[in-house]
Amino acid sequence: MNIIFMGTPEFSVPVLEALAQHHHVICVYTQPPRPSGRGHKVNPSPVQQTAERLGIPVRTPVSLRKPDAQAEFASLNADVAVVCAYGLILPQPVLEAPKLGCINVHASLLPRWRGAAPIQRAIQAGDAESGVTIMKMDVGLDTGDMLLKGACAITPDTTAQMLHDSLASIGAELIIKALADLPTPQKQPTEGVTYAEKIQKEEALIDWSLPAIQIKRNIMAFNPFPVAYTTLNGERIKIYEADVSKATTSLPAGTLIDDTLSVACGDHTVLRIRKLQREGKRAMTAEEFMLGSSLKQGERFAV
RNA sequence: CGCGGGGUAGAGCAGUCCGGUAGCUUGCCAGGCUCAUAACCUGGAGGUCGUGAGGUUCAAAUCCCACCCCCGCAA
Repeated sequence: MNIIFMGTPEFSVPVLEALAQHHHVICVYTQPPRPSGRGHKVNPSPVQQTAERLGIPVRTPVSLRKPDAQAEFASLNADVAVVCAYGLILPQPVLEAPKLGCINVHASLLPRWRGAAPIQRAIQAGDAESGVTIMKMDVGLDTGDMLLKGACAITPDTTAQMLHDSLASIGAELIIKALADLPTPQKQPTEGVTYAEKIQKEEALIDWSLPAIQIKRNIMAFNPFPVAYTTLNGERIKIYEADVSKATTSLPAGTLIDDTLSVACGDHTVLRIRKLQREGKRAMTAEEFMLGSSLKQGERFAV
């Protein structure tokens, strides 16, 4: 099949690679290179880098709302467009241009977690499982009819990175299967719809008054991005991993209750920090951190 | 030229402002003590202080210059 692929971040790369292996990817759409990283260097998206490595033509329109962009898209005469974390809304004319329409690879078990950040929201919510849904796109936000689903477990120690990687590989597998079998589309259930709001950076600031279990979920959900953090004397400290402790405390939220980085949280619960990072320093385990740190129990993180 | 922090024993840090024989915690090795323990005691090995047979100096981890690498913010 002649396929147009539309995607941008790391998550879409395995899907693109699988498609390139099994089909003819005639063109890749991705977000334009933007100044990013230290020094404001302009970097192409992971998908663009992959496409260039595979020798596939790349297009990076800023929008698909303009008629000429849509005409260009239609002129490719694709059999199908596979969309995976592209980052642009596809207008009706684009959705209808390919013979088989546009098929989306979404990182959740729809209709749960429609929207931008399904991976992180699932972890934050304490879901026991996640998955990938392949669906036929329509004008709604992740509301199209479903073709295939694949599930995957979430444990208390699953980080967004881990789930991201698992789902990306499941997605790559499923899209190939979906294109081969072309299953009959099924309507999404009307029950169980939730929306995964885009992650705001402010959410990564730890609120120590929450119960330890919720703080831990947030930490796992925000690892590796944007990474949960707290502040101590004005310095930002990122927290990558933590465990809920069996201990309880009556100390105020945010207080270090021992010298092994156990922190008082809401409802008298305690969170034990496992991996953290100071500004300008690399990430390290709590043990390593304490060896050269003057932090003592009784000190308190900003709430 | 976006802003900023850092590169000192295997690991984590202090020392750098106010140049003068390199220190702390831990780990490692050896020995001791103990029913036992992330226990304790004693001794020991381990460092071209990111690079440049660079500059200044009687003397540079420390001051100056250039370069390399890591990281936080921002995007």
